[in-house]
Amino acid sequence: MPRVGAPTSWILHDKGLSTNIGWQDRDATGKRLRSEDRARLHRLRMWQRRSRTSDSQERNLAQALNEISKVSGALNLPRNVTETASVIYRRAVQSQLIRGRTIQSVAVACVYMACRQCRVTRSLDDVAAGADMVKKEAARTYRFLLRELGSSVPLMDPESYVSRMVNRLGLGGDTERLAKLILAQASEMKLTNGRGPQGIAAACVYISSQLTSERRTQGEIAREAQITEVTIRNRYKELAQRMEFNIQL
DNA sequence: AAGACGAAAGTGGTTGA
DNA sequence: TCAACAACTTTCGTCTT
Repeated sequence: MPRVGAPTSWILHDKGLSTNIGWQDRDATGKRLRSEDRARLHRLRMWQRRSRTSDSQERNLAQALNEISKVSGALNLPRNVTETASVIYRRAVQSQLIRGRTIQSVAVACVYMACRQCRVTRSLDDVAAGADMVKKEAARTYRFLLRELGSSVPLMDPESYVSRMVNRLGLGGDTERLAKLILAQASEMKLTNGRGPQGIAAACVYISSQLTSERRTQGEIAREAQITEVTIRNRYKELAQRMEFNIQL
């Protein structure tokens, strides 16, 4: 899609071209430009003309990209995620998907989708909270985008949740490895189907922490995983039933 | 006393008629 | 559009460490 070569950033709605570009092939001091620069200028003018023709769309985009970087900032997201989100939003605009949806909700959905694609672990709640909007709205828009854009978004695998939780809980490498081992077996047995990834991950971490010397309470883990103890217990019970013979290390 | 457990009722979202 | 349904939560009483 980029006909102007790789721009420095997709975040700026006009790609940093908000000043007017004169028609003369001279620089600020009146000197003639090298042909390479002239060609570049020419392409820049084309871009500017194109963006002027779709004024309302551009204003819309500017607002959305602003929203995206705001949310990204609130969540401390790395730059590439923000960039990805911006690209996704542009695609959404091109496919006329924002119609009937608020800019904000689409922006949030894009950020979330970008997180998934870049394998950055943020729950939908996290993202929605960062934009202080209700999860419900965000979820709906996200699903819609997912369907319409039909893009390949990797399923949120519990494994990344495991890593994050292990870190936040200050658990050691042994515990993490064991947790992932348990998780691997669990998903092999199809015990992860239709379950929330957080719940699965939390249960694995919990079991693992019990088996090693680094015990953590259900409450601690639940808080970290943003679920309740009850859910951990349910997952944990299911896992324990099916796996009791598999874990003896 | 804190943590783990589980029953029961409630919530919000999906699905399919 | 509505009802059934699954996953998850809330609440609360009881058992365990």
